[in-house]
Amino acid sequence: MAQARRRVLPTREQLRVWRDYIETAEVLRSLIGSRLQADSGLSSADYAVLLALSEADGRTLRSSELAELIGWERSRLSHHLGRMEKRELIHRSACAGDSRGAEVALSEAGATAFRSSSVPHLRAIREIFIDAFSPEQLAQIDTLTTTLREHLDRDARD
Amino acid sequence: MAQARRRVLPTREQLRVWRDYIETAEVLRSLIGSRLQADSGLSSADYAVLLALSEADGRTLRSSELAELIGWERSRLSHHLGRMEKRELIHRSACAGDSRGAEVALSEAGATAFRSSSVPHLRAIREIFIDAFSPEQLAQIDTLTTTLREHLDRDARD
DNA sequence: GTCATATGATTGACGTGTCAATCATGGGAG
DNA sequence: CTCCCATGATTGACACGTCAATCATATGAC
Repeated sequence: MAQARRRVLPTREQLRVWRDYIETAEVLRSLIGSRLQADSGLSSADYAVLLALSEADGRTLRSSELAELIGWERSRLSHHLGRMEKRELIHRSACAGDSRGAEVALSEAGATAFRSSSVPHLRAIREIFIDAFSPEQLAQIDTLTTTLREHLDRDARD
Repeated sequence: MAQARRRVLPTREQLRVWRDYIETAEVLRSLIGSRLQADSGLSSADYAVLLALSEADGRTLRSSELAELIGWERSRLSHHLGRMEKRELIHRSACAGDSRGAEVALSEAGATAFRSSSVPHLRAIREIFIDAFSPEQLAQIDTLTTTLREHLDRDARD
């Protein structure tokens, strides 16, 4: 028997699942983001930067290390740090030992903002995401996400 | 026996699942988006607009109907239509019957761009998303997404 | 008919993200 | 030592999204 030719295009049903998935993730991102904004005046991007810095030695990181830690492109980080510096959440200084580098440090204001945002943010994640599922369902999410992530990594490599 | 006090903050493990979920969805969105851009010069936003218009009667919609169909805020749509009009993918005209309104019509160039983008885009969705899963897994995704979506809708209402 | 308000749509300001170009310094080959 | 190139970081141009303000037309109350 001839092997069935591989279906090239998704079925209507598969497409619906795709759209639901991507739209729901988007709604989720936006809900969590506006909660964070309302609770503390920080964006999710701000939060990621502040979290990484607040866990760092001396609350300071090389710009490139920070980018690596939070998985951002250099230029994105550079733009965002500019905006955060204007708001005095962080400050940048020359890097001892490598004059090309920049050191990014958490400011007092930044540390305070992060501290006061953290608990409400985590609570929002629980309410909005975690509470939607039973423990078994959350485990399923985990498995499926991992499966997808591995597929994507494989896909992105070529 | 006293009822267990409800856990306020997510556990480390729950937080990891959350982060994996949201980051993976983001990677996915970005991969599909750049494939579409590379294949056809359209963004995902362009694609949504062109899809709705190409399915509409006379390839034309009221601006407000279009916004409703694709679930966008009016102002977002207005800005985006401005950009698409500059690229001549669509054109806008006064609306017969209600002088406040605007009619948005697919241009020839827009129709052509959409046609040539469609198959590669659907193929990308299959390769990047659908192919990651077995049919059973895809059904699980569907169930979990629906569960989450209902939770979010409930949550957003108050 | 006139006025208040609702509706359809656009605009401006601003935060955000990407890409390509740029700039300065570091560091090895010769 | 000099030259070349790799590396760290920034910049500018532009696409995109949100919010609040605005503008014109429609419509119902009177």
